[in-house]
Amino acid sequence: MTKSRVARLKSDLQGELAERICSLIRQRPQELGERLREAVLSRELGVSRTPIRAALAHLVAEGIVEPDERGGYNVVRVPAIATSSTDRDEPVSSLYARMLKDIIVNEMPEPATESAMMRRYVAGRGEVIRVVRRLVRDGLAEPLPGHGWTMMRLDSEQLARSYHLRAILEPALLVDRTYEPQFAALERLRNEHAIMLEKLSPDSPWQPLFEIDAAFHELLASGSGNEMVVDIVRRQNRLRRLAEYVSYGRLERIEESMREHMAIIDALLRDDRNWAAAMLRQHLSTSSAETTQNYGRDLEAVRAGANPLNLTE
Amino acid sequence: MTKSRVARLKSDLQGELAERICSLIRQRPQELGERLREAVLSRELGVSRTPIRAALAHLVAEGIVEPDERGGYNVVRVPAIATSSTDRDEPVSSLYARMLKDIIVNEMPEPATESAMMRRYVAGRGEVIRVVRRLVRDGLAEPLPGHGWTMMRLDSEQLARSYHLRAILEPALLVDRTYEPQFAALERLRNEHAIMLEKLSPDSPWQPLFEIDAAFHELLASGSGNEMVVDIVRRQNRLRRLAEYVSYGRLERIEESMREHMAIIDALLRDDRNWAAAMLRQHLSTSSAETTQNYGRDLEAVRAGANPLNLTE
DNA sequence: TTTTGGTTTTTTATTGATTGAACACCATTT
DNA sequence: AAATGGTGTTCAATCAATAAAAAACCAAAA
Repeated sequence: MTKSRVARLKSDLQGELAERICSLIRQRPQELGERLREAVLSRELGVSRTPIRAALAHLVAEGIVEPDERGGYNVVRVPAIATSSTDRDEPVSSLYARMLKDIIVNEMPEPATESAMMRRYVAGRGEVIRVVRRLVRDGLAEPLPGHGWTMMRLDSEQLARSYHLRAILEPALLVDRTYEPQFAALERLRNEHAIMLEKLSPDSPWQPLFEIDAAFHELLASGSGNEMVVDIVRRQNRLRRLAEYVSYGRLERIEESMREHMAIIDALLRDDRNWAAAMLRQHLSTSSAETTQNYGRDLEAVRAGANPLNLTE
Repeated sequence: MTKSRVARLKSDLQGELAERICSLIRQRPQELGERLREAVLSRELGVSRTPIRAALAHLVAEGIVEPDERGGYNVVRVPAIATSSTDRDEPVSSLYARMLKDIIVNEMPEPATESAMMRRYVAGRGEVIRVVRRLVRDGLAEPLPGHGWTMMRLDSEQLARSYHLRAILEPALLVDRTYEPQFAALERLRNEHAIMLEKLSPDSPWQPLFEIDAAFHELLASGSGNEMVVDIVRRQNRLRRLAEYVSYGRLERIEESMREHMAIIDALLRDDRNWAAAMLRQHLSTSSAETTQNYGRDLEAVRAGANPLNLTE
């Protein structure tokens, strides 16, 4: 990570925006000629121009865009997907990563008081609070009555529960009367699957694979037209991602899983929702078994100190 | 609410504990003879003895318990259910109530910045932050990127979505392979329904009715053995409660609804889960129609300034 | 006219000191 | 022995002052 030396970002927001701009560029690389304009970005991303400007300055320093003399910014090169995560929920902070590790390997003191964490991680109170708040948002921590916090167990049983919930909810969505598949988006996603499958190799990074999996399930959920439902699926996806820090999937299973996604999409595209639901149920069940098992095994190994976590920090 | 004059509580925690102790007393009034002991309560409620002591002192001042000379506290009278809510999520703070009102009637400035709220409600920054944090926890507010917060819309459409989610999820739980009805608890709850029905009258307070409804759905969910699922149902219940501030149900529908609950419990008790699920689906659908319609109508009226909210403050 | 650059204003984050509450231990009582 | 009562310690919420960042505004240039 040399990036942080290239340009000093003043806040999380600016970093986030830089990532999201990269992600926008990546999403429509064909429009390389089109200039990026501050005002448009600011409107699109829902913030004022000031932080956008900082983010763009950062991207200029990184050599991804450069200012056009007629105004606006030209894209110089498409940023690599591996360098920067699309998702702002990535553990950007090293403290978050360290605490996450301790939660995963179950070495967090219980109850976890602020000051205990300040001592353990040699961090300021502010930083600790900020990270803990994010853990709460991610459903990984809860305030205890009185003092301190309690952290969620992150064992294979919890993971199984998450899959169980999804196995109940998601197929039920598809067969609901009011479900409306997002045909256009489904077709696009199917293509991405095909492309991804094509270039799948033993050393593919897992982030893009995870992203496409998450996108698939979120897209299915969004067909319910119910924002609350989408929220739940998104939450479960976040949890699922944490498992990746401990345990990658087997290549064959990943491949199989993506084919299952495609089959489900195909069924939806021809409006065979019952069949899609059945396959989805099967898909989740298989994934659950595989993931849970891998996770349990690798978690044991990690806890025994055998191998490090896949935390990119 | 003369209560707050009886004894000064020093913190939210103490008030919470007082409520929970009342709730414990209510749950086993038969053991009136049994003394309450600080150490036991402290263990049971997961806090140290200090706040328990304050809570008990408060209850003494209220005349609900009194210290026994042999040590411990005797229950003098069983606290009324209407006076104190079992649930610590009650809008204890008047600011919470006022903000809730503005959210409901859609008069919250958008985006809601801290300082704007400080001005609007003539409150200190600390208080505003505290309340907003709770709104976030309740799923009613979200931080915006940059400055400010956005509040959830609380119209009948949102309510319908919530019911929709429940109508999909809850019946699906019951027919899941791994579902295990909580027979003992179901039976108890069935009794409470019977009692409640007995003394149901046009001027029954809505809180106990709401509590029993929430307890029913939570109990059903808990049969899944999945804490995440229970969490979701609890969340939806919280949302549902807010609707009560705008709109009470019709007495006939409440009665009907409770009979439906009992029928569903009966089906579960004889392990006829498919039938229970079918009835549950029907129950939720009927309730959704009724509640949504009432809510929409009354919300209009409230927004037009016609009648006040049912906020007990 | 549209777009960026600079500047001011508003809003929020941070910090350090202080207070108040919860915890844990020990004393005291029955 | 099993309670509660009291005391010192630890912990975190609060407040006010300051710093920093985002928003809003205005000006200048293409």
